Amino acid sequence: MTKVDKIPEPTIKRLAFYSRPLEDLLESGPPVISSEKLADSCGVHPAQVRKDLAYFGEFGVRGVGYDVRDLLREIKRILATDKPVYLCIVGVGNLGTSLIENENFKKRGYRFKAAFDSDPEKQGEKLACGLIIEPNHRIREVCREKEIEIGVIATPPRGAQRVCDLLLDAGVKGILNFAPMQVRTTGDCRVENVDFTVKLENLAYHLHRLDESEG
Amino acid sequence: MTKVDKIPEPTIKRLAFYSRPLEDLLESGPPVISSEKLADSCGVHPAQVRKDLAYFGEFGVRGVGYDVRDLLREIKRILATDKPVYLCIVGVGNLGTSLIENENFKKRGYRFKAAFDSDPEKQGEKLACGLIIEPNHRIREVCREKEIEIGVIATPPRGAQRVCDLLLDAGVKGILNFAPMQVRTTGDCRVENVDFTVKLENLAYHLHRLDESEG
DNA sequence: GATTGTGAAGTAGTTCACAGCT
DNA sequence: AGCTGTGAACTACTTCACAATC
Repeated sequence: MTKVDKIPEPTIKRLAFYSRPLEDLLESGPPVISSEKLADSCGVHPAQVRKDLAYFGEFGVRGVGYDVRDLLREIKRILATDKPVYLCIVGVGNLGTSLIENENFKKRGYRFKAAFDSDPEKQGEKLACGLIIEPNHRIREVCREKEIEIGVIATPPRGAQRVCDLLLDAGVKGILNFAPMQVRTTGDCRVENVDFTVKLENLAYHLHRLDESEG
Repeated sequence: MTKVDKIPEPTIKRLAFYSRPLEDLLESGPPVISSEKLADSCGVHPAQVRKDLAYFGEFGVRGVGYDVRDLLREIKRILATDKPVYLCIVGVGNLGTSLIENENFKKRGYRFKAAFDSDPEKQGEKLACGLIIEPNHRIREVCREKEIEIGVIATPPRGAQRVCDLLLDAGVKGILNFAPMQVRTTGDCRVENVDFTVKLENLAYHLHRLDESEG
């Protein structure tokens, strides 16, 4: 079915992108969409959409377009979001709490199965979602027991590497890191960083550039 | 000083990256760092560090390395984060609140000067930081009055485009969008998207791939 | 006639490898 | 001797353009 050899990293990112408008269309919209329309909704080039999808098979019909329902199902299958994924969070501050409550996580089948914090004050506290905050030294045991695949780091930067090491030891296969620093992992655990300030710095740079080019 | 013509987008992102370990080093570390060491801390290639920096001038000393203090100052100047940047937030839910309280924003000089929410229940409420939540229809007036340059969207996806339009109308030059959808802007406003679920989907994809390559 | 799927062409970003400086 | 700065080589990604299909 696939001519998969090596899929470009940006392609994976865009697949997730494509799924957003497709979900909307599924509820209320025509059952078929062209690469041009889909590209438009996502701010990419139509040929890009076609090429991205073609890495994984022939999902479209020439002269017609892509069936919205089928395409969405395929994308979810590819991204392995067709079944629930178990997460844990480390660091239950403002950010951590907002992630646990996050509707988009819930909607897409990401389930927080455990929450940890190094602050003894917080340990034992029961969250709105029903989880009880556990101490960090329980990470290994709990993650293994609950078959947690992905750990989310929402601690201050200082503690991030230690938490990362604990998660690695617990056998998680992926880490979503919100701390503004690079954490080091072994080969069989992948890290994605979400650093808001990098994005802001990017904006600040371009704001400044715009000023310059006007002057 | 610069041979600036067109700076690659990834270079800007990495500059923000480089500044993290430099800040740490400034407090407690040798006053000089080599491209190799810096690259190591950030998980990039040493030649990449040198090339990135060289776009903006000759900051290093051959045979020696880069002066930590000077380099950090230069990077901050380039990213225009050497002076405070004024932000507003729209959508004061869990996520919005955690962003307003975020230490890393504060530390880097990003200042929230206004907060808006479409929920009448919340309007008038006073936040921990002292800001009072205002209704969305005040965005234009308040942003202009307070000279807000960047708007942060932390609403559910449904309302995001409307909020974006209000921010454009208010004359903001940059938007940091946390809603999981593409918002449309005009040419003189830049958008950066922070979509956590895209990152998770990325992880999920690769988790799955690892399984496959083992089998 | 419309729209996909794809090789080929084009563009952007990364790494090499070494001259040049301290 | 050590490390930067940089043209050249390489690699990755995007877009074009058109044959294939409905």
